[in-house]
Amino acid sequence: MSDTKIIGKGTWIDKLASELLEREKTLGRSTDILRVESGLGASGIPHIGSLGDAVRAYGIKLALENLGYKSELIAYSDDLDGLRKIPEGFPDSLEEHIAKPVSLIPDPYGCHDSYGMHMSSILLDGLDRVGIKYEFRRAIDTYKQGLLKEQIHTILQNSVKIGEKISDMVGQEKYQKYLPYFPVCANCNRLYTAEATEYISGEKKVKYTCHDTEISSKKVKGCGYVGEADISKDLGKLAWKVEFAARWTAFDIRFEAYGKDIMDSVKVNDWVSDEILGSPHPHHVKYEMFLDKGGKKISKSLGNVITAQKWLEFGSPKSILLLLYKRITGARELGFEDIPSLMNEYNELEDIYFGRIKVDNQAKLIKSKGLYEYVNLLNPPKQPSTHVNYRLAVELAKIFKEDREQRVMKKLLDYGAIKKAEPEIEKLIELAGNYSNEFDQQEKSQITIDHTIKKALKILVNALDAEEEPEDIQNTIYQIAKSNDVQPKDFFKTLYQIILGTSRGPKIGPFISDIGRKQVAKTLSEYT
RNA sequence: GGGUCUAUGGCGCAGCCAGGUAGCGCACCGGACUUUUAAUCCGGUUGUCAAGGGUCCGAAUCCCUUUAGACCCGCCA
Repeated sequence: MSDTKIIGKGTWIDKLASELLEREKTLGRSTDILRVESGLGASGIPHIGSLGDAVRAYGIKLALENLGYKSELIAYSDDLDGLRKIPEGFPDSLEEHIAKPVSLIPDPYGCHDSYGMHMSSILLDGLDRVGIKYEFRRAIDTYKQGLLKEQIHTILQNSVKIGEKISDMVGQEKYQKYLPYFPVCANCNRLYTAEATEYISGEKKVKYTCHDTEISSKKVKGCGYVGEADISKDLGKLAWKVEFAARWTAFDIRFEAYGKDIMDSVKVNDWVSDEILGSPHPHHVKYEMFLDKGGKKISKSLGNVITAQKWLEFGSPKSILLLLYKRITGARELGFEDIPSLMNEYNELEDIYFGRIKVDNQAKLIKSKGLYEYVNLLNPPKQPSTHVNYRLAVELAKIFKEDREQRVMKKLLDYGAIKKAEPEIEKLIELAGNYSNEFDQQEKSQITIDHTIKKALKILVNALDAEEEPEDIQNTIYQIAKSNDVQPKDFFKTLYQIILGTSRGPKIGPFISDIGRKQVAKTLSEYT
C-alpha cells in the first residue's frame, strides 16, 4: 500500500505550498514572512490569464497561511515596459508614443495618470472584484526609489559572464554585445532605442546611443542622442532576462508562478539569482496559457479577449476562482461558453462540501472540499446557498426578454426549483440573462410542416382567440393534434420550433399564456 | 533549432499533477408511464484510455521511447 498522506486541503495549491516550505527549510532561510509575487503586464489589455497568475499566487499565500506561516502577495506592475503596439480598439494617436515606457504615456481615456495605470487598473479591478488582496507595486516607483540599484550594479559588473550564459542557455546572443539594461533616452523618452554598450562601474553609469531599432517587426527611429545614464537616478530598466532576479532578491520573493511563454527568461533569471546575486531563486510553478477556442473566432474586435470584467457579466466571481483553482496543469482552451458548466460545478462542489452528495473516495472527497474552500478564499459559507441550474436560468432568460427578472423568478417558483425569491437568484438571473443575450443564438433548425400539421395549426390559431385558461390551452392543443391525425409529440415539437426555435421548451399552455395568446396566434399564422 | 502541452465510447470532455472497479454531458436508438412537454424513469454502442516498453500486488494515472496535433521561445516584454 502506498501511504498517500494528504497535505493541507488536498489540492495542488497545498502541495506547492508544502514543496516551497520544504525547500525553504533545506535552504535554511528565515520563514518569518514568505512573499509571493505576481507580475502584471501594463502594456496590453489584461485578460483572464494575467488575472490567473495573481489569483494562483494568492492561493499559495492562503495555503501558506493555512499551514501557519505569514505571507503576502506582491502585485508588481511592470509599467516601465515600452509600448510595442497599439492594442485593438485603442486610438491611433498612441502611435507617437511607441517605445516609450507605458507609465510615461498619457492615458488616452484621461481617467488615469498614464496609459500604464489605465491598463493595470483594469487588472486590479478584476482582482478586487473576485476578492483577491494584494500589495501593489509599480516598476516606475521601484526604479525611481533605487530599490534595485545594488542588484543592477552587480548584474552590470558581471555582464560579460551573464551574456555568455544567456547565449549558452537559450541561444540568445544579443547580450554578448549589449548590456542587459535599457536606459530611457534622456532626449526622446524612448526605451529599447537606447542601446547600452559600456558600464562605468565606479560612477554607476551606463553609456548609450539612441539609434534605430525594430520592435514587433516595426521600425522605430532613434534620435541619435549619445548619453550616460546613472543607474540609481536616471530612468531605465533591466532586460527581462535579468530583471526578475533583481526583484526577487530585492523584495525577498519566495514564490512566483509563470506562463510557459517566459520559461526561458525564468530559467536565466533563476541562474542569475543563484549565481550572480547569491540569493536562491523563488519556488516556481509553470502553467499553460489559455487559448481561444480552436476554430471559433468570435470576432476580430474586442470579443476575443477574455477579461475578468467581461466574464463577470455572465459568471460569478466564484466561477472565475473555480476555473483558476481547479487545476493548473494542462493546456486549456477557454471561452465564455465554459461559464455555465463552471457555475453548475460550483454548486456541485458546495453540495459535496455540505455532505449532500456522497463521495466514496476519501482523497477525492477531501480534495473537492478543499477546492471549495479555496474558491471561497478559505472562508467558506456556513450554510449552502440556493442552487439554480445555470443553463435552466439561461433557457428561461431566453424566453422572457421583458420583465425578465420577475417572470423568470416566477417560473423558477412554479417549477419548484426555488422556494422563495432571493437576491442571489436575482443576480443569477441577471448573469444568465446577459449570457442569453450575448451568446444564445436561436438555433436555426429546419422546420418541416406538412399539410396535416398546417391544418392543425390553423385550427389552433382560431382556438387561441377563445381559450383563456393556461390548462385549457394545453388540453386544446393536445386535442387538436389527436383529432387531426398529428402525433402530439410532433405537434408540440413544431410549436416549440416556431415559437422558440428549439425542439423543446416549457409546458406549452402556461407558456403561451405568458407570452400572450394573440402574439402566439400571429406568429403561428405565418406558417399556415 | 530549443521547449511545453494534448491524445479517453458517435461527438464534446472529466478523471492523470498524491496509482486502487473507466465516468459525465450531448446526440442517436429502444422501452415504460400512455393529456408524456423543464417531461421523467429504464436500457443501449461491451471503450486495445494514440502505439510500444518499464516500475508496481495493481497504471488512463508514474518513468522511458515513438507517432500525430496544438502552442510557446529563438524580436521585446
